[in-house]
Amino acid sequence: MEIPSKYNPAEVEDKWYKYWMENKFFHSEPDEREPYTIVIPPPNVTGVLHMGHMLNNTIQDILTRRARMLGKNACWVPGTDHASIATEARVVNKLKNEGISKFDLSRDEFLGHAWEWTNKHGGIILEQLKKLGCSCDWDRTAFTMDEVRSESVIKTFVDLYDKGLIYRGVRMVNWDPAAKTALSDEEVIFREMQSKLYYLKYKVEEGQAPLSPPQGGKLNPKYQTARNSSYHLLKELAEERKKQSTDTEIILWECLSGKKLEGFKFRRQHIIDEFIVDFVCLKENLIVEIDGEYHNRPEIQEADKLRTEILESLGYRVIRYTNEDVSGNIDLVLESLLSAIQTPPSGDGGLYITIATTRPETILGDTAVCVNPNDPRFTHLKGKRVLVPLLNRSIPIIEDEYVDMEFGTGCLKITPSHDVNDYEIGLRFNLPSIDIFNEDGTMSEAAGMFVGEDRFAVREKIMIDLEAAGNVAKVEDYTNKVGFSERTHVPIEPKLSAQWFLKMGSIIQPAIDNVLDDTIQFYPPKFKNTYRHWMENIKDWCISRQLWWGHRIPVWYIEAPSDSPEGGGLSPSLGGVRGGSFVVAENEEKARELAIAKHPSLGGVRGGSFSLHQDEDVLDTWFSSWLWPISVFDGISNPDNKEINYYYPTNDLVTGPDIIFFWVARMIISGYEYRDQFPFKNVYFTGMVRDKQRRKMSKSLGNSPDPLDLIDTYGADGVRVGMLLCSPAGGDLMFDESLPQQGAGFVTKIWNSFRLVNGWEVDTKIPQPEHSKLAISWFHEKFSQIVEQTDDHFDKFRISDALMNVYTTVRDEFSGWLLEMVKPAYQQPIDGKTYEELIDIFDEVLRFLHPFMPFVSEEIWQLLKERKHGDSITISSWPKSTGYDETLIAQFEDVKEAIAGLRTIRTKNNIPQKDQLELAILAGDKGFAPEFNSVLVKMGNLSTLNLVTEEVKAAASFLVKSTTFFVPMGGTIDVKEELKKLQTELDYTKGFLNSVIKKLSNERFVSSAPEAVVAVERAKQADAEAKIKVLEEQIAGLK
RNA sequence: GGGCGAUUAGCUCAGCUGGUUCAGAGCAUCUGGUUUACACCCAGAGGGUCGGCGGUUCGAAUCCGUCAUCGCCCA
Repeated sequence: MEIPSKYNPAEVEDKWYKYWMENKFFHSEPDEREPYTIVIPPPNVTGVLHMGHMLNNTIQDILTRRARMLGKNACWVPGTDHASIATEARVVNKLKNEGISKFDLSRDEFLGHAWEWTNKHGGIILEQLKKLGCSCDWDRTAFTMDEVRSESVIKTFVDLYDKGLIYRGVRMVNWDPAAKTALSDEEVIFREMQSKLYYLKYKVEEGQAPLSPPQGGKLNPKYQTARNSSYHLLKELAEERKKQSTDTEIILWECLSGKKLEGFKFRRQHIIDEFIVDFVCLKENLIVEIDGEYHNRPEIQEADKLRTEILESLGYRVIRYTNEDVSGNIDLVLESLLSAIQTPPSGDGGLYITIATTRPETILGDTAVCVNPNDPRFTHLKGKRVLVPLLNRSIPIIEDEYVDMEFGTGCLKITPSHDVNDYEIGLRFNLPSIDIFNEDGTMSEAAGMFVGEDRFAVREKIMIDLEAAGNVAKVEDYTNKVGFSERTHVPIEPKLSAQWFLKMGSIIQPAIDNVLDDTIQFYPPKFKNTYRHWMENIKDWCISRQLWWGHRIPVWYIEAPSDSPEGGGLSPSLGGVRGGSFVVAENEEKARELAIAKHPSLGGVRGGSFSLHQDEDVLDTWFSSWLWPISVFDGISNPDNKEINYYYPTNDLVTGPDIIFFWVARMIISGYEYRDQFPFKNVYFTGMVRDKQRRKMSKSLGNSPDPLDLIDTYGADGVRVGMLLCSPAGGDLMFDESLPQQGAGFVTKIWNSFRLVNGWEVDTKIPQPEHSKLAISWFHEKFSQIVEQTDDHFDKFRISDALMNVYTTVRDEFSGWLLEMVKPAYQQPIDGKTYEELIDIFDEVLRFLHPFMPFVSEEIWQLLKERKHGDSITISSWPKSTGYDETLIAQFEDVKEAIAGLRTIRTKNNIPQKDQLELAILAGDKGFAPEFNSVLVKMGNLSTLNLVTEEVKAAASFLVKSTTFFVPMGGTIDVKEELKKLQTELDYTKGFLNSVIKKLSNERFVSSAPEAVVAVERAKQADAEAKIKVLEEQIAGLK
């Protein structure tokens, strides 16, 4: 047969994948064999194959293919999940581009579009996995929203509700104002943000102020600066400053002096006490300062703060603007100044309490101010009330140890509707909750101001009003972490809302215990810690989402006519939360029965005169995927079916550590809840695929290659090898195109090995040469050893080490040594026995390669021997280790070393390989095994091989252990060079011997170290002494 | 702020319950080599105070303490 000199991956890969599919090699049915099961981490229907999938699925395929070859009934179940939020967003967007708004559609119409989209795009990623060579059982492809899976999800919800584990609660949830839905804690990403910390002054309510303020401030304006000793100096400085006014100062001064603020006279660069202030309205005791950028520096901020405090103690109000404020919108500045002037000044007798917040707009929802009861600064305020700025709503000052006395001012505003901690304090103190936001993040009616405006716009606006009203003490730069929606990337709004929750109490215990005791094993094991920590601090799982795409919550609200005897109590609305009576059932019919059973008055003569309304929300997508290992075998609805009993529990799960909580933990929980058994025995966490600069691969950075392009360029085998060569468990993979390139190079290497063997002419009449016989028996031993090591790597999930073994074995032991040894002379035939044995070895090597490189191994395997139709390497067997002769392997390593020594001599002396060499061997007690002489002759291209008893003069030489090899060089030997080489080695060996002797002469070592260790040291000593003797003799011989 | 983990060759990482399977692999670098399967190759070589400092021990990359830097998770 004509073998192409170039391997063509695209053609070969298509051909064999098609063949595998036609023959259903990947399909599994329960039988008497041991099952090996993997369920795929279902990719989103919105997704396309990315580098992470490539890595993850390559590993799964390797595990599956090897298990199949180990004779197990391998079943890798593929599928996709419906990705509630992502898909709905995608569909909403698509409709928007078509000019259709989601809210113009009925729920059913919208779902029609969503299904259409899913049917069109949802399978793309699975087709891509086929290109990669994935050996999934495609007949089992599942989808989280198909019939079986949906039924499982609904059934589970009903069951957990009936067990009392699901409840509806008004809770603080993570609200995504863009998607208008609640998110679970895991869907919120915290990011560090440069924001501001606003210090706001709340006025203590009139009539309650104590007689003297706590910090002893002087409240009457003082204007006696002329008496100041440094007055004249200051005045000079002020004049100087006037000349150096900044642009913004000039702009503002033009407005102020130009009587834009009618009736209020301002002065500039005026001296008050020891300060030169930018502007002052003496009549109103109002100071205006314009701060340049350098005021952001901490030391300046500190100084400003002190300065403001002193000025305030003198009875002035200080308003600060930045250059940007003035240059940006001078009208706003003037407006706020005017309102400041018109608002009664804060200094005269009023007592203020200052709080710090990053979100000033939320003050509209404040219902208390809280201080630490142990904080002496606030004892005088106990039992007092303060006024919310702008609204002047009276709220209490409460005391709770939750408040951190160190942080901010030690005084905390409480907004129960919009902060989790505040909410809990609110519960303790029975505070009202004022929800100031609408679902989309705009201000609600309850806010009382800015109604309908966006939360971030309001933050800016309210600060201007607060400044004007004199409620701003200061503003500091501040770094805090802000939660963002993983899906829509907008900041999360903590919001009170009615949601469905799954209790995470007793249900999680088996999931904790069985991971901690290694019943379920994590690779790498460090993730156990992370897992335990999370599980021990777990909160109830918010499982409802305010979306349409997903499993609709099977809760039915009973809507009875108002004249029903229970009518009032059944009304569906209660404080904005759908309330009243409800039932939980798999479908409306059952719900109706339940409703009547629950409220008998609804039955009988009145039967049917009530209606049911299903909850509008859907379930969290993870509430489907947490059942995945069970539901793909229909183990929820039919818990005793043949398949679930056979395939469950699955063996291995391969996934990324980023979804350890979302998914892995929850599958373990559901596994124990519904099967009383772990869902998988091992969890292998892959690393993150990053680019060369360690950046995460992402669409927005554009640093991710298209996996399909890679496969086109390098072939699937090449890409698979490339991905894995450098990917330890849990460790990140720095992807670079040189990796698949190396993989493709390896494919070519194997291909060329095949071409070599295939090209030999076979002559069955020639006897097998000794060196070929030796080479083949050595390879059997060596290969057996390597298979054992590789199996061990697999057992420990060190997949990249296993691949490295395969890689170096094929390149070095097989191609580099075995083939070179049995290779016949140019254009000579090979003997029949060697050829036959070699073909069997090649077959075994290909099977060893197959899980990693399924395509090229199949192609060569099929060409290697006559195969029956329907046969495939896919269903052949994985090589078995049958034990090995360590002595033989070690002896052969010495032979390799000797051959390397000969090669070095050739290189150094410019002797081409085709010129024959003479070799003389002075055998020591180690380093030489005469039975391999034929190999030495062949590989060294020797004309003679003699054993000698003394040094050979005028020869190049090298040592293997204590054996010396001589290649007589006639007169061409460079004695000086040779001596130098020998001397270097002698020096090194002497130094080594010294260190050993030193160790052995240490009495404490000899007495306390184990005997075996001491014996090893003595052997080292003997070896070194022998070597020194040989070297010294050789040196003497040369001299 | 709390927890977890890491730090070994230029890069990415192995190195198990301390002792010749202890300083290693792949890549990269350098040197030499193309009529005889493969330059997508072959033969060689160089390269590390095992993050710093202490301690335990006859003996530490390995165990303990501490500091430094980085990463991840959680608040």
